[in-house]
Amino acid sequence: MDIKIKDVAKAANVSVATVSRVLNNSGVVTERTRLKVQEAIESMNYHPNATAKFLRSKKTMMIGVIVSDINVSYYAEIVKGIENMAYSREYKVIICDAHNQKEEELGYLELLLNRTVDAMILVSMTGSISDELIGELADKGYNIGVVGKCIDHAGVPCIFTDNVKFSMNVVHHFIEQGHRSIAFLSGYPDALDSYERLEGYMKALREHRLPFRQELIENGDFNEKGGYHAFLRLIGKGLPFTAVYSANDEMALGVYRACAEMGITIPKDLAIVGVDNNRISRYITPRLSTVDQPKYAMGALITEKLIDQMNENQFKEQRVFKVDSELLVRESSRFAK
Amino acid sequence: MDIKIKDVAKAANVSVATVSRVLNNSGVVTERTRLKVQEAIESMNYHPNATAKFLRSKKTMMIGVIVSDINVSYYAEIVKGIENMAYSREYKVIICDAHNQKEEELGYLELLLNRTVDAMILVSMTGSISDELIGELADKGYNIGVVGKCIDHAGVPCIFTDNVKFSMNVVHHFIEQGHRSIAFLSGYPDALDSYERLEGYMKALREHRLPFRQELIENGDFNEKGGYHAFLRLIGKGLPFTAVYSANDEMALGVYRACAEMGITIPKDLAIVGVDNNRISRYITPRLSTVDQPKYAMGALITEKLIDQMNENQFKEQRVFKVDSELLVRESSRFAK
DNA sequence: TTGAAAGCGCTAACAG
DNA sequence: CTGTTAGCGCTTTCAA
Repeated sequence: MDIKIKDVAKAANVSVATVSRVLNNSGVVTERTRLKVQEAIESMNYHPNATAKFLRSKKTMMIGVIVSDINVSYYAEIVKGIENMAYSREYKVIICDAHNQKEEELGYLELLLNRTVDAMILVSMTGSISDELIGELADKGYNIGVVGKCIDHAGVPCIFTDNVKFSMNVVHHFIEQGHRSIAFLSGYPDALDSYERLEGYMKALREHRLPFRQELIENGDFNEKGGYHAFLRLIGKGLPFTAVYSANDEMALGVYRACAEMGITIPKDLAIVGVDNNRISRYITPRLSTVDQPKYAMGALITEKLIDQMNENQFKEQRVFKVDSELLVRESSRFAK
Repeated sequence: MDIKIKDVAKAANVSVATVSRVLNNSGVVTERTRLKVQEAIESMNYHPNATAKFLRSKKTMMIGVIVSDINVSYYAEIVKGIENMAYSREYKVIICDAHNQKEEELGYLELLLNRTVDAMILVSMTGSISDELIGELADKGYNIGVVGKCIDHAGVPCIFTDNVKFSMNVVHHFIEQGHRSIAFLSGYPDALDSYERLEGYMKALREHRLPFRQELIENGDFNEKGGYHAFLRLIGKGLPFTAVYSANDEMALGVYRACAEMGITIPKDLAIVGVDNNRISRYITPRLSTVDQPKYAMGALITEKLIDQMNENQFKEQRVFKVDSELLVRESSRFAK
């Protein structure tokens, strides 16, 4: 059906090896021969079969990206960074959206094992893919990169931000603004991000010798709706608090909605800070204070490292990258009560 | 290095053909043999090499999606619909983001020609890939689907909404609210969507016997910034108008910003309607009236049709899908001046 | 019901 | 500098 390398070789009066050489710019070919071959390729409209090339060369130039939910803007931004860097290095990316199902995440690993992709980037913190598993795979020679946490295993590039640190900054900021009773809205409890942000929250309270009260903690799910309900439960307890640290912006949007319904004015009655610098945070009124993580850059960097490592066939000098996140103070937390 | 089908065959004391049969659930295999093979597969941790399978079976179970810019939420939503349907049919999707470069769009077509993907979905209206080219490729047996416009060629499933119709609805709505002088903010001029929305705008004016004034048209670029500047140019002309139809929500956000800077109050001083039902449109104050296109559903539907067509090896009964879009009237256009 | 063997289209030794 | 040829690992006739 399609025209193949053999046909081109025949037409150009050379061997398939020569055609392959000009296609891949490998080996040496006379300028005259090259021209002859290129002409044949052109005129016959030849497109080398990529699947045959994959098999033979043992490379697909594809990278898989496993995310738990591409609808979450945090993940989407990281993926954009990955995609762009991959593109500039001539790699394609396959999005593996787990639709929030842990089993799906594991299933996508098959693409790595069966050689559909040359490497896999994990951008998902649900823990369905354990550190041990990642380590084992890396030992077997599979290329894996991790965004959002640190894996203690040679050859696995990792990039993440310091959740504890920026969470402490958020609490410091609240305290500076005069708040003393600060609630914390967590994401789903088993997420590493939830845990570390809570840790930072507690640590900052301790530093300021402020009491930690379990009742001021509620679990959401990192979504608008979950934030809404979690906040309602918080209010329902009847405890006084004047500020809320929401583990991400999505949930903060839920808090905005609940406040609107209950006649609570932000920031006069309640100050709030989120995490992610979701685009909406800049457009909502009052603008939401938030923590900006360099999502795009993180995606780009991990991809670059992973590709370098694959091609240089040796571990990169630096394997673990901890990047800083910045607290953006906007109107939602600017005026102390 | 890796373990292959031959090894499994040896271990299970059968031929490779038999292993292949149990892997693919094809042919007939005794229950006893099947078990024996599956056990071997399991214990040896065998993962069939996908690239070899691709080559031999002439299928990759991958679909490419060419979008001009994945940052545009309209495209991103469509892609989500595509991804989900593809997933449910066991296809993977490769995002081909052209980063707004026309040449990149064309370049990605290579993935279709070189058999990296089984099909390609075009979600890009910049026109870099001509209708003629699409037709030719379809004739050669390549599987192509188009979102956002109608291609007049057998075997090319298309899905799109009626830009003219909903644009007329927008103008009707403005007129109902008492507006008589309505400006139009176009996207980039060569986009089909821009053209058709302008057409609807003009048609509605004509129906109501309202004059069409070229000076009330400005070109943006479908982005916030472009909308901002286009609106400033519009204002700069000094002509009176009380409503703006923005060809998409992004540009409308730019208008909001310009209005805020100039002390123009929406909707009291100026009514505005956008297109896309961008998520931000619901969170901004006042909430932006907009046209909701069933983006997700469009992506899902085209994917389903394309996959069906590929596998049934015949054209589907229905090839062209025109879906309706709904005008969502919110505060930005609710009160007549 | 199972096995042997012929490729899928390409790359990369190796030989000349 | 160019050509010959042996696979890459799998699926799929065809024969047994």
